[in-house]
Amino acid sequence: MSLEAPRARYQQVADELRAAIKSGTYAAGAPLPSQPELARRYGLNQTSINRAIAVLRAEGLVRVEHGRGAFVQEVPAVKRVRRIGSDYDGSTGEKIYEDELRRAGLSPRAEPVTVDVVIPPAEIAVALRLSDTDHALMRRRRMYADDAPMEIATSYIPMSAAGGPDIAFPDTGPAGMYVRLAERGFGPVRFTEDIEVRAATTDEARFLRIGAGQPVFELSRTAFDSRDRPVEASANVLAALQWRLRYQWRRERE
Amino acid sequence: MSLEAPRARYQQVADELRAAIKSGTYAAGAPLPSQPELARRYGLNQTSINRAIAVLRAEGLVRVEHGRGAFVQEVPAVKRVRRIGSDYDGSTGEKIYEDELRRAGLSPRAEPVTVDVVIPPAEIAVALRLSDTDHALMRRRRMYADDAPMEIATSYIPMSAAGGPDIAFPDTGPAGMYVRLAERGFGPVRFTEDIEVRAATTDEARFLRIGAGQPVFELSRTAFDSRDRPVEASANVLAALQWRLRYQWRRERE
DNA sequence: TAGTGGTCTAGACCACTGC
DNA sequence: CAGTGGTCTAGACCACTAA
Repeated sequence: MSLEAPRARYQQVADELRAAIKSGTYAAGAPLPSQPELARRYGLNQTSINRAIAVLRAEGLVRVEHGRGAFVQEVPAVKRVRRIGSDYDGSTGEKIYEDELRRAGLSPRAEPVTVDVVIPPAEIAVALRLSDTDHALMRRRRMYADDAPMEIATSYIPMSAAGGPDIAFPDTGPAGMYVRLAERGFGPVRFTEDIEVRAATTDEARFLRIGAGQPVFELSRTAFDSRDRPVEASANVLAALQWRLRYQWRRERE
Repeated sequence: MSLEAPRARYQQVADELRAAIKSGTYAAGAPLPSQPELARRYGLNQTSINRAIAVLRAEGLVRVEHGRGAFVQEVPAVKRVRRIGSDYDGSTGEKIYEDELRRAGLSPRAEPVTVDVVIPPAEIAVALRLSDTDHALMRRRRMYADDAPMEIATSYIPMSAAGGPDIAFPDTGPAGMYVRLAERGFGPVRFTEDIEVRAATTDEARFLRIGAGQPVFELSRTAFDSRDRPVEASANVLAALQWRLRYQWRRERE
């Protein structure tokens, strides 16, 4: 192996490993050679090899398990899908999203929801137009696909719309919540969804099984009722390098 | 400065610098202390300091200019906005998007478009339902906000719908293209937009002025006409850590 | 225990910037 | 030129995993 160029050697090693992964030399889930082995092959120091691996980790191509080895990241082919403007029932895509997972041969699973009455974080309070002292009902759950951690879902409902914690039970997911809100005269009809990418917190990285600092999607949805009052704000977090979000819509006029 | 814990020292340095940036100790655009200076302060090697800075770069908090210094990344407060299901004219949000930029006090600017007839990349060919040998009209441009690079926009139109390169001139942007497609009987009425996050290529990183390997949004839009034929596929690339995407929609039935 | 990855050092040299 | 960040080494030690 010869590496001489105006390009950093650890970058060249990363390039070669990336190409090997994409060409299938190292299959999904398969281990890469150990760092000492790679150092020997390329005639480099282990420190440089470690750095090359760090590049691939940052790109989400490789997952490292301390003491075990580095493995080619298996990227789910699944797509998280929301259909907008279709003949959907209005619960913002949860059902269709789960169907999509099942079609891809995965079993969506949700932990039981945890419910609390809290003073929401600043961003949520702004979205819900609450003052510093207003409370909201917080519902949080973690979701899995085939036992692989997938998403952290958090939803806030102003107490003025929720009435009390009872509205969260029995737990039938967001769609059920929307029905109950509608019964109370706060049925959501308009939705805004913001998509941000940021580095994962250490907690998020641990749950999602990604490297610390890898990018995550933060999807912030706000639902408004027919009188344009915000009735729900939710924040969902998922590994940005492993998912694809899809939005669909039609022209209004033709 | 004392750093002793079960946490890597370079991580602790990154934590402290991150906190200092968020608290405003180092303002947006301001330089961080030099690496030798930080090494002295923390009693660490420059190599470790370099690594701490690398963490902040990966998070998009810091931008480094070789030979000049490390600077706190100024994150645009702008939001890229698409309004869906509103009374919009159907050209997928370009106009509203530009208005949003102007409202934020920025001047959107586009380089002249380049036009080519090419065999499109595989993903685009699939989206447009083209065979390996079919050609498409490719329009590419780079866009700026206040002279800051913003987005790489590429659009493909099957030759069967475009007729010839003339359809791209005069250049009036995507909205104009849609009008011309409609005149030819291929007016788009339905849209699908996929959002992916991946590491930037070196070319993209250079243009967008972000670090190599930092995450970028790749927005892939496909437009279909009233007979559900794909008539345009576009791929837009922008720095994922500096933008927020917004989608809006309404329930169809109430 | 041996093998894996993670961190750190002290020092070196290079490339780039700005004077 | 001095000052900045970027790369690399040789070696050390630590933490974790699996047998």
